Amino acid sequence: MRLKAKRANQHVTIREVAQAVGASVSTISAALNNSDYVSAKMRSRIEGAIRQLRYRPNDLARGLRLQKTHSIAIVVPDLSNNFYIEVVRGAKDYSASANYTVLIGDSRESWEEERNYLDSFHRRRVDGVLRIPAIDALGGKASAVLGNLPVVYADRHPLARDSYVGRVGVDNHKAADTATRYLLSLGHRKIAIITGDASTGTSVDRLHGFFSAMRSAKIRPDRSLIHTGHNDMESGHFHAMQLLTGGQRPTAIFCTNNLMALGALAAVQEVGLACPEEISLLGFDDFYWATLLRPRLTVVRQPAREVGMIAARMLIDHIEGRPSIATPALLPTKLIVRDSCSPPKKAQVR
Amino acid sequence: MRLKAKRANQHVTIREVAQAVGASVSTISAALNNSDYVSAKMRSRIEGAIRQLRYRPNDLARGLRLQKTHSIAIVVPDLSNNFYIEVVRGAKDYSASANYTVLIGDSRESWEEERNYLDSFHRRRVDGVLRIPAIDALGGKASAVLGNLPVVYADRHPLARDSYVGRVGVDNHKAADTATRYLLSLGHRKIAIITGDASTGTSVDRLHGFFSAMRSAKIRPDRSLIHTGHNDMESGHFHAMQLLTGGQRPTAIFCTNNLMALGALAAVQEVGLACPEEISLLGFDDFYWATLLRPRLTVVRQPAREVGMIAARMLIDHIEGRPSIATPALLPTKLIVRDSCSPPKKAQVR
DNA sequence: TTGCTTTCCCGAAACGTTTTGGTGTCACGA
DNA sequence: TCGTGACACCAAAACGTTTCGGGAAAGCAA
Repeated sequence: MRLKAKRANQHVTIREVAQAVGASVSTISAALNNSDYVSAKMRSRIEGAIRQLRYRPNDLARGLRLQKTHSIAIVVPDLSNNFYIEVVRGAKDYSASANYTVLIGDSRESWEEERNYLDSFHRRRVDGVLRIPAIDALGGKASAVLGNLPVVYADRHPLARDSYVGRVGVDNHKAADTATRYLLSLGHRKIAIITGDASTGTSVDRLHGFFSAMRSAKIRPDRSLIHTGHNDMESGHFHAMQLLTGGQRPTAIFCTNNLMALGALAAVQEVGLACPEEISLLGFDDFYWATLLRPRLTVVRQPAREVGMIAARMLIDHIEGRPSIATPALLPTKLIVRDSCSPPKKAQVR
Repeated sequence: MRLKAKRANQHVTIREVAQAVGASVSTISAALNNSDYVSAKMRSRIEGAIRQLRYRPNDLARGLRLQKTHSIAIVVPDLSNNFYIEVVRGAKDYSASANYTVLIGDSRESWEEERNYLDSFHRRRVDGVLRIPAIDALGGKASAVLGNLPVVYADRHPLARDSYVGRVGVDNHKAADTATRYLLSLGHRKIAIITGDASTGTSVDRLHGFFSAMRSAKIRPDRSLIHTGHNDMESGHFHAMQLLTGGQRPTAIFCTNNLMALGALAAVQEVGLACPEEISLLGFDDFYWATLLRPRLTVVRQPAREVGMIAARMLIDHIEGRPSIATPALLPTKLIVRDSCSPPKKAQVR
């Protein structure tokens, strides 16, 4: 009849399943959410019909009725940065184990893009958002588009007092402190740092860790050796070039982000300096292909996967009204010593 | 009253907007989809209320009613491979310009994972799927979970006769042919190839391109120099090790995938051979950090972004019932000559 | 005045689920 | 025989939209 013709190549609904087995819609639903009373015989007939008709529940209708989608969103600033991929995968794996699906957004370090994603996810009525904000996203804006959706921050976190239910990252202060102390222990005194944008707590913490290590060695850091980049390769390259070709060339450069470390390495290669003999390089975050580089980069490794997992756990615990682990959760980092750092050449140490 | 209390911290609905401006729900809807007759005054009052109440339309309800979500899904085999990120970004950018959102899936080369994603996207009622199948996903399976959702394949495509509305990639035969001819022109005769799984048309085409170039040089390829890997670094490393330490060491290795090229490079470094002097290496796909490697890799570059854009265009054209460009769309590749290939040492050429 | 457009708005149905509050049947004990 | 649970199922309402068929009011021509 008409109705049948109308949905010729449309999706099959629960109603058609009901018709096929001669039962009511509510019985099918009960069988699907295997609850309530439904006899074994009926259940198997229903399962048969479902298989035969290739029925797939409509999550739009389900979410609408349930006022819950069993899904969370994660938006990261740069999918081409492997660190974030690992965070995403950690979040995905934990979520899957908790029966949540995750929607992925890639803001490319642009608040504009990020806002679009957040808005889109909000309209899709995800149950919560896991956010690594873009650097140009100043605090407080997210709640304007997300309403009172629960948010947990991973890796970066806003300085402004935006409301969120949790935050997970690494102990950035300690990580930078340890890394800097390592350079100091090699004999470096003129140590430069290329750090990220000062609007994220992450960068600020790393910078402070650097300062604290320098202070402990009674060195007052030279302001010209402190550069603020944009967490991408170009800006790492740019600032390293400034440092390497300026009058006050440092003996070591500490980059607080993996892409900037790569940019710095490119600059070193371009200027033709020997690394680590003439310039030591210390980076952040490991790559799966980091050992292919020459020299192999010494880096501070963050447990990216765990950050994603813990963040997802915090978020989902909150969504389900369960108490969760303490926030902020600060995970430990590890200094991976490879070939890009060595003691400075004698001539360089006054 | 009760209703109000119930939705204390829930989402605001179109009904509440209607109440706020003293209009009917249908009028708000008309204003939102700026169509029909709605007076300028009413429109501005509605806009005011929407802003004030922070109303966000519910895309679940919208999609349910419209039987259309204005979204597509893209599932790729490995998000940590930059090639796919570029494809995703291309697809995303085109889709955004056509007012579609895109949902991203990362199958990690596992059909199991891919099926989960496809199923989840299907239940979300995306309007179409852009698929780069996992290598262990044999043909024909996708339609079982996707029903008659339109699918377009990008990059890889199944050999089995699965139904799809389009396919876009590069001219793999020609790309491999050109690359191989380049090695031949340098004087190589013992050329090895590490190719991808034979179940994808892509790998088969590349292998055939290799054969055709070899044939044109009247060389019958040595079977022991033909290896089939898994498109990841480990397998590139493994097969390169076999080739480099075996009795029949080639003078050049052609890897038909970027990750396998990296693995091969690692193997070369490990064995301690000089590249390109003792062994030439030719890869597929470019990385943004490819120039940081030593030697800098010579590769076949694919227009990844364009692949994503064209694929999205094909899919969306189909969804909207528009005629689209011819399928399969085969885009040109480009050989990027850098430092990893050189003429073989005299001693090696018998 | 009447009749006819045009303009602006509204009520209700529908999309595909889940859930609530039933109803009918059967077995069983009194 | 009746009452009472236990069991198996069902009808209808609700979730938040869009769209369809009106319909009131106003303007205008006759």
